[in-house]
Amino acid sequence: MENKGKYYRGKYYLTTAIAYTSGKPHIGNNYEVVLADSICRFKRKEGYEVFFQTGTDEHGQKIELKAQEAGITPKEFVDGVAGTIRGLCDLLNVSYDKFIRTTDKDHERQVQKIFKRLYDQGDIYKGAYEGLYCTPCESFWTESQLVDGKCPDCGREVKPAKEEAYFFRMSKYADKLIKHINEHPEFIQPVSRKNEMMNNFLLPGLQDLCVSRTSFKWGIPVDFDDKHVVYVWLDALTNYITGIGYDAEGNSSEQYKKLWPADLHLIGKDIIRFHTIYWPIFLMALGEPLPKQVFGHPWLLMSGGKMSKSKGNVVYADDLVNFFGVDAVRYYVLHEMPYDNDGNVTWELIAERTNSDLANTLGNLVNRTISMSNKYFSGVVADKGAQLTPEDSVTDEDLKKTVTGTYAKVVDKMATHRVADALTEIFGIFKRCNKYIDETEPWVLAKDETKSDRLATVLYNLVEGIVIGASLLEPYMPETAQKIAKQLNTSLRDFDRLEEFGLYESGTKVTDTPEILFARLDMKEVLAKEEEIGAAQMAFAQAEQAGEEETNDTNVIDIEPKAEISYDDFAKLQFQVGEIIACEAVPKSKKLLCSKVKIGSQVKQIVSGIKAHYSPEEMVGKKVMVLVNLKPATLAGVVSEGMLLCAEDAEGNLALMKPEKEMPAGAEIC
RNA sequence: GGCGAGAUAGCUCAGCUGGCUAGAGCACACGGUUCAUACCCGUGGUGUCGAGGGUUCAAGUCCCCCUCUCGCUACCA
Repeated sequence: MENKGKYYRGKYYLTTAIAYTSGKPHIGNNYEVVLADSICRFKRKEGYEVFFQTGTDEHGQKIELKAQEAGITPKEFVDGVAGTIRGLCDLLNVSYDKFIRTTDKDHERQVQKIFKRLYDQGDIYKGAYEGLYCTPCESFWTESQLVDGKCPDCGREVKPAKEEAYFFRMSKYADKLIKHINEHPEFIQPVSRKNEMMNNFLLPGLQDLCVSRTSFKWGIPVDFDDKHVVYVWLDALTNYITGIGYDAEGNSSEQYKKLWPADLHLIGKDIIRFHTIYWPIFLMALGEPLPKQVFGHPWLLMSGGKMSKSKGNVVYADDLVNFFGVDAVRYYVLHEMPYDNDGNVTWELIAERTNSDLANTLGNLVNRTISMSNKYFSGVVADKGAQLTPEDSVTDEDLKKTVTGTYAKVVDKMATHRVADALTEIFGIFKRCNKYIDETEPWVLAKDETKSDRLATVLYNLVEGIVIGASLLEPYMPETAQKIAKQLNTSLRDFDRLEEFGLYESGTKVTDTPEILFARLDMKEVLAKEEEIGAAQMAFAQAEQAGEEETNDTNVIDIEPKAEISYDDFAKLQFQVGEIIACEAVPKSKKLLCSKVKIGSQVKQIVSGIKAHYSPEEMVGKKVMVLVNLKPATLAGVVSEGMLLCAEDAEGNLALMKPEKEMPAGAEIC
């Protein structure tokens, strides 16, 4: 037995990011779970006891608003979306062991316990930023960052903030985290991300993090102060431990004790900061070990500009699977797996890959091999031990070397999560097999009675090569691998038997009705289908928008309330109508416009961060609301002597405030 | 503005500590073949290795500078 079968290599706990349930995810979001799935399936075949957790992140203001728009409760809303997301995982054949939802009762209870514990032990404290908060800059500063005891940005006094909120003492653990990151170079992958985190956050000094909200309700309440809900990231990140039975009071499950720390957190590059700074610090505060590795993968993007339903260019996994089949979609996203750079996905690109790699190289190989076996030997594949000529011997040995040497290469690629490269290695087997057919010319051998045994060996070698290739392919394309094994009337090999050639049972009869694994696709049909789906999307988006306009009055925004002020406080502010007489972009800035504003008989220069919403040309001539007596400040090297007032929506769109009737420049607003 | 990454064949990209006529896959063209899903096998690129300087016997590979793209971050009075 010792030379056969699986052997235990230890546990392997992998998590993906949990998907935010604000709407149906597109293929660029689903890509991550497929990647995770291929790694997990691979690890299982390597002999690891794998636990694969994914799920949904279901709290937050955005969801509260979406539910309100839809006229249902937040819970009803997330139940629907979470169901969709889980359905997509299943559709993509993702072999997760646990699908956690942050609305699961046991998760919610643990988050409350964790919050309480961190509060009790002093890591979380209630709203005291004395001397460390610069209100105008809306920034927190650590002692070390202050310049002469003042805000390093604007040089003004820093002072306590008035809103009540809970904060996490990040700085307390910063040094420990820096040390950990430096001593564990594999912790943040790829390494370029490590430098970003160090240079931008850790080395300048960590700010304390606000970990509660009072501006909305859809979250986990702080159980000892229920005006507050727990910050969504503290809520979401803890899923990695609550999902496997962590208990903040010391009664964690056996499963937790076995699985934690996680071996790999697989996440998108946009949330690396939360996983490599905040999450490790939360864990340190709880006294738990840190995950072994956080891998921030790049994105799979839809080309053709920013995607949106109104443009009809959103690519959804279910549309793709219905058209191409689950394994073609898996193959595409895994083969395109962006490692350092973002990758692209379009219907046309998937069709190209499917035709060249799946239909031509793989599908056709299996099909032609089975056809020949049927044609020449009634489907019976047997190695009859033919005498080999020296040339045949060389040819066969070369084939075997390629086939049996691939396993080690694949393992090597997978050790660093280079899934795309691993797939390329596996397809090297199929390419080599196709070449072998050309070298041995079975149709020529078939014409010579005396070459019958040689022909049998050739076909046996091909089948053996295909079985080994299919076995390696299983983690990435499980359905296809099984189909191949079935057509060859055998089973897929364990990973510890992939360096041996000749295990296919001689004399096995293959199927006499080979099924086409991947049909070649006609590009015209592919593009027609894509267009059809795009048109449906646009129609849907239009209908949705029309519906939204009707219920527009429910589309409101709540922001964090500020402390009450006296009339005297208000009277200190001087507002006037200003006419913009000239405007230009501030050269060294991405967001700033510099305007000359006529206010009465004087002209002020005002800098505003509205370049994304207004062009300099359209600014000119507008009469707008100006806060006039604000202390001048320098922005991007340009002096600004006031403030143009804007309204801002939830997406950050800005609209200038204009008098409702014609007013002269300088008119007081009071 | 700060920090960082990148600019190599039509497309996507490899090219480590400098060394022979700069590579792979896809696409394209031609040739071969016919078992197979018009498939497979073979052959084919005169690519200013972003621009310009420099170091060296020798630079895509090191140094300087410039241009452009991208990422993280700051600014948004």
